[in-house]
Amino acid sequence: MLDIRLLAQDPETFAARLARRGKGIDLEPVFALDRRRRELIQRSDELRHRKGKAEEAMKTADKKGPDFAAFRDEMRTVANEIKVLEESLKVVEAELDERALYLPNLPDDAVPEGASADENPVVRVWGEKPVFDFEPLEHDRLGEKTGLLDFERAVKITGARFTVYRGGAARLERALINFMLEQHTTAHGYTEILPPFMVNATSMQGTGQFPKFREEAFEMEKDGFFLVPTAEVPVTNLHRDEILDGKRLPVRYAAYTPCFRREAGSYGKDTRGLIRQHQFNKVELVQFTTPEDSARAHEELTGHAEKILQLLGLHYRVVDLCAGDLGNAAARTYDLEVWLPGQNAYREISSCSNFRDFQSRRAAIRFRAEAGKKPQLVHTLNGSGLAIGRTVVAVLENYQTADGRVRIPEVLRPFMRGDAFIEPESAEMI
RNA sequence: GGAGAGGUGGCCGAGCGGCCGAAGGCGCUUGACUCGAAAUCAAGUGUGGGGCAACUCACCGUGGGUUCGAAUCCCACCCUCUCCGCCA
Repeated sequence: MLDIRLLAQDPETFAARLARRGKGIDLEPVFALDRRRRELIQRSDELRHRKGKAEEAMKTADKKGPDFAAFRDEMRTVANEIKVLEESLKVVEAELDERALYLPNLPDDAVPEGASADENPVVRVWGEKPVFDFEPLEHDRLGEKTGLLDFERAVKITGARFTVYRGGAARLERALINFMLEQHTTAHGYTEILPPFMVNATSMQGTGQFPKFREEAFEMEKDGFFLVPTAEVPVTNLHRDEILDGKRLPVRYAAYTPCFRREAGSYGKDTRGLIRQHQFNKVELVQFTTPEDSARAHEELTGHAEKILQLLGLHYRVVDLCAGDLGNAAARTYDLEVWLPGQNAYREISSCSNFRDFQSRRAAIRFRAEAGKKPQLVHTLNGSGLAIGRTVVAVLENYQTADGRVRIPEVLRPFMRGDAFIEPESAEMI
């Protein structure tokens, strides 16, 4: 959410900065509602003040006298007036909230111009494309052939966009989760969190999923809970409605959760394989920082995600999302795109964003720089470190061998019984 | 699921329908004392909104209601705890 008061002070600048996202956003209704809101507050406060004074006098007045009755009747009227004003205020505030919650974040000044993903500049490239002396398979083809991934039976037991992992693939998924968490919690200094996998609507609003992207969430209608679309939601909301001690910042959390997304509107996109699933695993990094520190923390956090790819020996590039491609809540985002030789393409495997105070204003996450000072909003950041399913895709495609096996990257071997290869499943079980 | 108890400021904890934004304690900040520290003493110490400001308004789990007036009374909901039942 944006600061309506700041917005009202300098509408032109805000409108211009929002316009960089490429969609016309009319701020005038928001300003009008805000003006109306102030007006109602002033009028009802004035009445309340008058009423308070009167009541003070009534406390000591003779309760049986005629003056008291007259006073009482007058105050009854005033109380009703206040009630009417309050009801109008409630309506105005609800509409203002509604509109304000839909406004996207301001892109950071550093965000490059551009209308779509095609215009995202590549800021750096790590490693090189592996060379094969055979035609590398796409991971889904490889997974089916070796019996490591079973898409058909997943459709039977659940439906489209779910996958059953078997044997070495299941072990690889589990190993990646452990490897990433270990790396982040030791070398990178994050505290491990294992949050609930379901959250309430307030949490979803705090991080910006609601109200705009409600369609994307799996809902437990009976209980009012939602399956987490990312660990960002429970972990960022950990400190909702809290005032953190400034000395504690930056706070860094790493969390594994499965992620559940309806993928509404993406029919026909990435229908094969593990790339786009209704349920996938992810290790997420979340940071809470001071406003001064968030740009630095963003670079750092991105580096932590990159480190995982480097340790796995996977070639990737980093792109700086242009204004037109930036997510709704983000002020700045770097995407990590891993090379997939089977698909002959770079695919997003991590998205690292600085939300500045967009989420913290919604979720009321503040800090106090020093005792006695006013609380101020923290900056929140997060990034995948990494998406596990897509990392499995990358390992399968990059480390496949001519004889249908998959070489295991050195760093994963301690998590995989010390094996050097993932072997195909026995043919009779497939 | 059944029975009961309870939700008050950073924490603990009081609170006859008006004198309660809220006693007291702890914690914290500042000052005094001290070579310094501890102890002691004194003062201060919630959040948000409106207003250039003086100032003013709201907030005692949430939402309604009664009343001139609600932290205090009534209703609904949420949450926590205890016991019983069920259960990985």
